Amino acid sequence: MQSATTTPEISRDRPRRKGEITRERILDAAETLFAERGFEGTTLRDVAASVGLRNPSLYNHFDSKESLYAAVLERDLGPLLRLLVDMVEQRREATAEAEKIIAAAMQVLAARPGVARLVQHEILSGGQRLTPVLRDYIVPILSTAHEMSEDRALAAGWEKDDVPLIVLAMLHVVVGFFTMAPLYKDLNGIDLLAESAVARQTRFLIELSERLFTQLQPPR
Amino acid sequence: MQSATTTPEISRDRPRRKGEITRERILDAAETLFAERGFEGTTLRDVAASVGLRNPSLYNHFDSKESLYAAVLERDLGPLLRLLVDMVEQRREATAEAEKIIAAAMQVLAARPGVARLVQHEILSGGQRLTPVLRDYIVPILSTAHEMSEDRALAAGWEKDDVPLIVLAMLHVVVGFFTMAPLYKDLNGIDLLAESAVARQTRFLIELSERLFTQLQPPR
Amino acid sequence: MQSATTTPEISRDRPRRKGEITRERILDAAETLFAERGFEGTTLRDVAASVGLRNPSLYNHFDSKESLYAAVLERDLGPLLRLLVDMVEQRREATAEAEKIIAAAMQVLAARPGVARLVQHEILSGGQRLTPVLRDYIVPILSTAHEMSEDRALAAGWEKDDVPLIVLAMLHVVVGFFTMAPLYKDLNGIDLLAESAVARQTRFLIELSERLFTQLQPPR
Amino acid sequence: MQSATTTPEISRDRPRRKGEITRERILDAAETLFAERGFEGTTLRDVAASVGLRNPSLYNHFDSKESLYAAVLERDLGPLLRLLVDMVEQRREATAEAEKIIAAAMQVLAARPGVARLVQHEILSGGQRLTPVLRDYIVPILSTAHEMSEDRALAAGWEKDDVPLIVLAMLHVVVGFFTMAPLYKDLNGIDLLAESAVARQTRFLIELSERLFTQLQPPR
DNA sequence: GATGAATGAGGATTCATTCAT
DNA sequence: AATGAATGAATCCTCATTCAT
Repeated sequence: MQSATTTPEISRDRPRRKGEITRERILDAAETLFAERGFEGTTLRDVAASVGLRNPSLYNHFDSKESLYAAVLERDLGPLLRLLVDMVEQRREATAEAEKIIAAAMQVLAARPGVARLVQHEILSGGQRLTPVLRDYIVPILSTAHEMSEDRALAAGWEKDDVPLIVLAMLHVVVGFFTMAPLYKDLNGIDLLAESAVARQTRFLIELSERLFTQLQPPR
Repeated sequence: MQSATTTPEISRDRPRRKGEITRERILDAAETLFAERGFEGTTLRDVAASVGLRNPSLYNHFDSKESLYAAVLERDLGPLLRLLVDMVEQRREATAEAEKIIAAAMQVLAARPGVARLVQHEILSGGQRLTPVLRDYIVPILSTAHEMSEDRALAAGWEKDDVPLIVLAMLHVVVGFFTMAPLYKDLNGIDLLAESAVARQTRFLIELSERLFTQLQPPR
Repeated sequence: MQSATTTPEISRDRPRRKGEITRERILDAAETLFAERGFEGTTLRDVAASVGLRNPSLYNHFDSKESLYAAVLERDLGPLLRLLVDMVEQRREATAEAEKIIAAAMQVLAARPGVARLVQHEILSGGQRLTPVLRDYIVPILSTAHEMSEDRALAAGWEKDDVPLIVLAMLHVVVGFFTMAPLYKDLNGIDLLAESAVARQTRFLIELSERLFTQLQPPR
Repeated sequence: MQSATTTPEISRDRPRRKGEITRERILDAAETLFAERGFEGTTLRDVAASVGLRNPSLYNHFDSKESLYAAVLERDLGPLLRLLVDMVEQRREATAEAEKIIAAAMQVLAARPGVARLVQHEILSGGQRLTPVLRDYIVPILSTAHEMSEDRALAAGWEKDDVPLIVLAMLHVVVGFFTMAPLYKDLNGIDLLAESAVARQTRFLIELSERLFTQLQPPR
């Protein structure tokens, strides 16, 4: 039998044991519910129920509600954040990279519709929950994004102190898109999570980025 | 001195009776806590404690937790939304109006730092709580904003289907700024709610608006 | 002896001061509600509301909920019990008296439809509330009734130990009639409290009494 | 081991699992307390305490206080009412049946001393709680009893409109006996629930029935 | 690995009661 | 005499968590 901690190199993509499948299904359900209702608004009973389990069975897989929440964040945010860190660290031609980063981020976020909303919940709570995950990554990411953007931003006519605002703005436009999706569907009947809508938003973001980083023509 | 029952014309801006003062203080405390922790994460005991009351005393002023929440939304969102509706209805020169709306919205939101976060909580929850307040206003506002923006957006080179994305983007940049403020301060020590920061963000938003609604130079 | 609050000698039948009128209206409302819902099921707010007052105003007239309950019992039961005691003490020709007692009791109970139900509540609670009123009277009444009935009962063919059962039976038929009235109306649409129904029940009770106290023909 | 779904044929009369035993003990305790104090006067804490549990544990067995109350009524009233319905439906010689019904009812009521008092509480509350149980049965029972009694009553010299009063009277004498038992013991030290007392009351009821349904001799 | 049962902590809400006005 | 406001105590109920099975 394999050890639990030392993951074998093969078969990384598919969980093996029934227990791991269950664990994954719990994480899925938890992601959905935490994203919808936040940490306090989500009950373990509901999580369990949407996996077809009873409340206490979750404790065979996670130590506590907080630990489950952390696991969701780790599973969902981890890849996204690592992706961003990686891309950001390898930046060479910033221009090209910005588009790539936007596209990659949109792709990851669209694949797991709860992630952006989880991030938003974290932001709203001031990250006070237990988010070493978020805190560990967000500062370097934002500051690298800041560095990456600075030259282009200045060249585009922004002041130096505007640069963080540009970064935040991009972040909010990206995250807000997914955050708003359910309400938008409810109000307008349009599903922002549909593939075409996500594609359009990706193009929109790239265009937006271009407009932010291009010197405006002086108005005649 | 005036009689108690016949409210004098003056002093409309200041609550008269002790009970009204308390009520207002409860609303203030509730706004802060609901904004920080959301509806489920906020306990009436905490609300009461921040006003120096015991739990049951709140029921002398509000019928239930939900009713308190609704009262907060009404008090805080109401003016903002009505402001937007008003401005939007009187639009003539869209250009000038866009700047005015941005400036006015930023001013209102900065005055009540919880409002934007309450909105964000509502958006996250899908507006499922009890928010006729929000739902009654947000659709007309968004659609009017859409109409207002359409001509300029098309002139600026956007496709028709991009227009709603532009509107949402502006919304998220505005709301996200306040949403992020506490975490940002926590992470970077910079207070986005400081007057100067708000002023800069306002300028930033106007510049952003301009960039969104101006035809980019064709790349050489 | 003079009244406690310096009651003038005249106009004994009608309360004089506004305060006393209110007090009486509170007692009326309390009688109704206590009769319907029992002591625990009745809230002072409801009592106050049905008099058009707010909760705390009751304390200008009664010291506590228990004290209000006691006052209701005293006002309502007192006359009934004293009536019974009086009649019972002056019994001479038992036969005639039985009819008179039945008629008088029915008349008093019909006049205040809550009284019988209050008694029933007391009986159900084991008289554990605070009912010195009831306890002070019921034992002598029952035992006198017992004495009164004994001779006739024995003559009618009952055993000695049956006598208390006869007394209890009469009590329950009388009280139960009023106890059942609202439900009966609800179920059958017939109002047992209507004058004619009460009259019939009175005749029924007298006939019943007669049948209980008459020697049955030996079955052939 | 037997399968879980296919309940073994034996041991149907005794609860199997620990949980069912607890459930039964909760019902017992609840019956006693509801009978003593009524619905509002009974607290779940007290119910739990009489079973040696803490308050929230009750919710592992019942959904709510009302649901517990309903379960008590169903368990206790159900058999009694069904018994009555059955007997009443098979009536042939009304005479014999009346005695049988009385005896059977007394036996059932004596076995569960709370039942009669629960019925009395229901009657007092106008059956307004949630008593479909009672309402579903009481009307057909009363009306069948009415039919059963009518011929004999008329033969015994009653008027037609007296018949329902006879039925009610019998009901109240039966129920009232148990209702009164605790207070009677408290006042007189005599336990009406003792076997001999119940037997005497049963004989008394049969005699009473006979006297009600026999033509009185014209007084000489 | 799953669950029935139990529970401490807490949470919204009600209620009788008090007090200043 | 009436009431707005405040509150301690209690009530029903939920929830995360534990444990024996």
